[in-house]
Amino acid sequence: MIITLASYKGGAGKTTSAVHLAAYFQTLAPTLLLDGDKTKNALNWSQRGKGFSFRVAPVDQAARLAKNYEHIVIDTGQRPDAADLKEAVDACDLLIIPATPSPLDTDGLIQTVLALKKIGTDSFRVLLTKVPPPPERDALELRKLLEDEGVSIFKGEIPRLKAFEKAAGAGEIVQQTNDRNATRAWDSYMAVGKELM
Amino acid sequence: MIITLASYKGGAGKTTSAVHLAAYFQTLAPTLLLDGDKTKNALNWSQRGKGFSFRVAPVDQAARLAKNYEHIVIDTGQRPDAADLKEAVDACDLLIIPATPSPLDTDGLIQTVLALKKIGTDSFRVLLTKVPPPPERDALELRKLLEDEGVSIFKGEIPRLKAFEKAAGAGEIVQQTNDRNATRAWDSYMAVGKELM
Amino acid sequence: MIITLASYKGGAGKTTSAVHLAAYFQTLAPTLLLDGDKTKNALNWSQRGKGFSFRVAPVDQAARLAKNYEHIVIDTGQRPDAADLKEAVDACDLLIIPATPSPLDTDGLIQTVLALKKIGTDSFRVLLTKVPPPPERDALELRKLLEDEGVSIFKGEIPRLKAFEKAAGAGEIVQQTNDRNATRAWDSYMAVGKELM
Amino acid sequence: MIITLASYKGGAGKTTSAVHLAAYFQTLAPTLLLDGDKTKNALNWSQRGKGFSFRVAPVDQAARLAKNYEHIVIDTGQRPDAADLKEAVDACDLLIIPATPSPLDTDGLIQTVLALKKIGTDSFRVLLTKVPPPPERDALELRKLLEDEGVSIFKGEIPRLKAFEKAAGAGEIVQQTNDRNATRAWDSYMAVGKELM
DNA sequence: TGAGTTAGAATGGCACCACCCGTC
DNA sequence: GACGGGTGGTGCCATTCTAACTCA
Repeated sequence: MIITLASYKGGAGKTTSAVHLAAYFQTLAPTLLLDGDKTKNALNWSQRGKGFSFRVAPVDQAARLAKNYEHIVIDTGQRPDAADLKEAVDACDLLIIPATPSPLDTDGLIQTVLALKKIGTDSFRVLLTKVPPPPERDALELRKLLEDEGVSIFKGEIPRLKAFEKAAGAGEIVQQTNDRNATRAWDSYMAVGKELM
Repeated sequence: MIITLASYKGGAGKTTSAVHLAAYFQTLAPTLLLDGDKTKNALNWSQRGKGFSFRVAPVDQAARLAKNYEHIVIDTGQRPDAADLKEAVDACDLLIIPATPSPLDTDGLIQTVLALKKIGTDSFRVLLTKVPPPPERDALELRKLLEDEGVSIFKGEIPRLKAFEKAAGAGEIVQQTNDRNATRAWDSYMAVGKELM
Repeated sequence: MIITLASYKGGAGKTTSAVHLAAYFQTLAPTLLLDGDKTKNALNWSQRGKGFSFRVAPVDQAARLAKNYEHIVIDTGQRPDAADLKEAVDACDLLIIPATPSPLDTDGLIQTVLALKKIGTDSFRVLLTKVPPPPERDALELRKLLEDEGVSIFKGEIPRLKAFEKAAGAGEIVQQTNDRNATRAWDSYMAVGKELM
Repeated sequence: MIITLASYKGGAGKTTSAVHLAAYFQTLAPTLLLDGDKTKNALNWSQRGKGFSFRVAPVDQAARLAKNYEHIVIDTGQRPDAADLKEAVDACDLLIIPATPSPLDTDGLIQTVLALKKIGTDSFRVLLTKVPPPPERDALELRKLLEDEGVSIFKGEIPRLKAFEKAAGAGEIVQQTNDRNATRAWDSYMAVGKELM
């Protein structure tokens, strides 16, 4: 299975999602994470600690490495344009668009996603990330908005937790991090992974 | 005075900073905000509400409009590369790099900023944004790190407040928003603006 | 069902009524709101926020869109003349005339409505809007006056609440607005909608 | 002096303003109020009671009557279009645009007024009417908005008082009405009249 | 008859509470 | 486990306007 992550907007937790979904797939079968972002955050992350259980490589090495892995997760850059997203969609089985609930970007996100639907692609899903705790309701509203528009969206959502940043800083998967909320953080990505199967 | 905002990473509050700094300058002299981001967030923001006290226009109209304004704020896109930033720096009096304290991006930010210094430019400053409330210390640590490296950084910093998102959603300046923390949010940008004068 | 809103006098809450009745019908079946007012307030309203759950379009697009919708609400302009109203009545199943209780306009409203009855139309109803709180009794008196004249009038009436203006400013339905009286405001239109069925 | 009243939106207190400004001018010199509105509200108002101290006539009689009066106030209809307003402006010394602070109409009002300015006319002023009591701040915000755009606006504003409706219902000037706030209501128009001289 | 008082309603501002997160 | 901070929800208060009532 080939999964691509591309965000409409930067700072939406794209790399974090790529890393943890790769970690989840690795529990099922050999998995490769291809870092296609200019900032090479996924690679840096993996090199900062003791290494991940799965292989991480720059996207250029896709051709060389792909045949050895059952699952491939591609972390690609920010793609604000529907046409850009269409390209990414065509190259994978499923495109995941991580999105933070933020009124500033809601408009653009909706428009882009609808444009994507109009182009004729349905093989993409939105993942709500960095969701603040209740009683904040922006995530709920964004979810409702997308559902009303018929956009596919993961039921699971990723809470805004320091544990993720700790993990990134330490070069670890959030599961391995010393944080009270580590398991909850990991569970949130596990739930998303299970939705994928 | 021409000020450009360019972020190393998306989602750092670049547009929010551009809008509110433009609002601050407008209190001093006629100000123009040029939106150079692909997502045209600043333009959308201004069109969502009753309009701003300052003029907002796409960056293409720079040549036509520039002569009528005392201050110009340019909201440009994400520029992860030091060379990209150098270009932006050369076209303005001061480049402001909004940055969120996040371990994931700290490394890349530092490297980019140091590369910028090595190239020979000093006319840029880092602005810490979306700073979580104490007792979180990531902002303090990032600040110390940058100061130790001799990077210019604003003393003022922008707290992570819902008021900013409310304002963006309503198409307003945060000052005008109905929120408990609206004045504090506005004061944080006022302080940054005063540092600039 | 095709419902037209036309007011004898401007500022009677015609657009507000059109928007909220359309929102009510949308809860029952696909609904289209046609904006036929020169000021295009309904369209602006819908574009100011995140969009409505129902479709809004200029009245010119009626022919193209009508077949896809179960209910159509038409927001037409001010029509002080009985002959003008007659035209509007003939083009729909029911004409709703929103009217504010105001001694200045009572005379003209009564005369117009009676002229309309004399012409031979009964498929219109008056809706009292912007009703001030007790102990003001103008609304009661206007209602009694109209009932005595045999004019059809909605039992439900719309109170004068800031929530409606907030909603209009935010580009939302009043139900979604952050206001203490939002639900009461919405309930008042729900009651009117139920009277219609 | 020839003063015309034209509102961007109905229900803004246009007729009320015309009547009371005519009453004010009558205290200075012989004044004529021309009713050019289709609903003939000003004429009806004057005929409902004992008559006004000034002369009221349909606008068609302008040519016949004008020469006998020092001041003429013209109550014309709703004119949502800047071009319509331009016509009205050219026919008088000053155009007064009564406007109610209402988020729904703010956008349209601003655009119309700015278009009027762009056309090249400066001989018009906005009058805030039906201003709700504090702590509501919409009037303040609309005033600030207009001032920021450089639109001429009366310092005096007309409060939303029942006294005006009582007066209209009784065919009187508000000054003569039996209401606790009658003098305050009258004073508000007196202040506007003094601003005109 | 006229002036002062009272009750009811709506608005905005403020304080308080519960819940959640992060650090110590 | 305690503490500080942000967010949303609820409730209270001051202000204003209207109509009805009371009292001189």
